[in-house]
Amino acid sequence: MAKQKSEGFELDSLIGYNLKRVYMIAQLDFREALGEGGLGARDFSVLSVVVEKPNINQSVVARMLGIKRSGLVAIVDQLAGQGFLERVPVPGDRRVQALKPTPEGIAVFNKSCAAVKKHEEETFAVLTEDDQETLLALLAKVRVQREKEI
Amino acid sequence: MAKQKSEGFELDSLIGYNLKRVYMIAQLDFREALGEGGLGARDFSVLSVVVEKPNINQSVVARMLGIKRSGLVAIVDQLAGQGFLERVPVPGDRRVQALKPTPEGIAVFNKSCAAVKKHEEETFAVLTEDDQETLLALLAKVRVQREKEI
DNA sequence: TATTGTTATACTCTATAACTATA
DNA sequence: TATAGTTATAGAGTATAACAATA
Repeated sequence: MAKQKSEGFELDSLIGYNLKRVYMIAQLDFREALGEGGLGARDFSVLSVVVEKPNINQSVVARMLGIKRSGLVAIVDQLAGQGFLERVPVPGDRRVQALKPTPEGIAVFNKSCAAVKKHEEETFAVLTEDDQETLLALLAKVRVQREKEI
Repeated sequence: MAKQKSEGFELDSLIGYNLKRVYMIAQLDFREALGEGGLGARDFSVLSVVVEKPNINQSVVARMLGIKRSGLVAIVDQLAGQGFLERVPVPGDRRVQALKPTPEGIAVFNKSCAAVKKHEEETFAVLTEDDQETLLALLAKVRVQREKEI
């Protein structure tokens, strides 16, 4: 009769599981930090790209953020509806709509940046500055490796 | 006239954003590693707790995994439907249903453990063993701090 | 043929609120 | 009253597949 007992196994010893739990914490913190009616994490990420690279188009934004073109539509709709960016036609290629931040969009983004920075500090306050840099570097390393494969 | 230009800002410099991207990568990898019809990450986590602590009840599992009691019901339904665990009445408190893994459940869990281990190795293959341990420790530190607050 | 933006649709995971049966 | 389990519902966030307009 086979022994029906598992090897000692701990969920907490999996990087992936800890990643999930910390991601959930960070997500929740982000919402709280930006407040009711503040930018959501997705909207913030899209707006940040548009502010940094005005006249970028949706396909490129989607590729940069690792999401699908189809998923980006609702986000851009929302940001445009709030008056934070505009879709402007591009002479020379009538398929493309360039994304341009409005002055309000830039202002909201800059204000949100401060809140996000504060949020990051608080969420990872238990880590020293060095540890925070290490964490960032390790995560970035995994990302870079993987995104290179695609 | 105010200068409508953002301060140089990089999404990639945020721990939270990198966390999100790596979480997405890990999630995808997990699915691929466990294959069609294999355990999902949630089911795996619940089954692991039930295998390690037989006769645990749902409320405790939910607390341990950081999800709501209500959210756990569907997961337990699924695992029970697959014959991987059973709800058994607890003498002395008729509100409670203890969760007991079946022999099949234990077998599937042990088989899945091997696949999960392989998945972790591959997903974080770009990091040295030391770096993997560091990453795990840093994530765990953030978790512990936060879960203590609740 | 390939690409941009779009719509429709579905799936995963989580949350809130209210219920029931117990305690 | 408080707790365990449950149901119903909604909300993020993602994906796939197909389409129209354009290249």
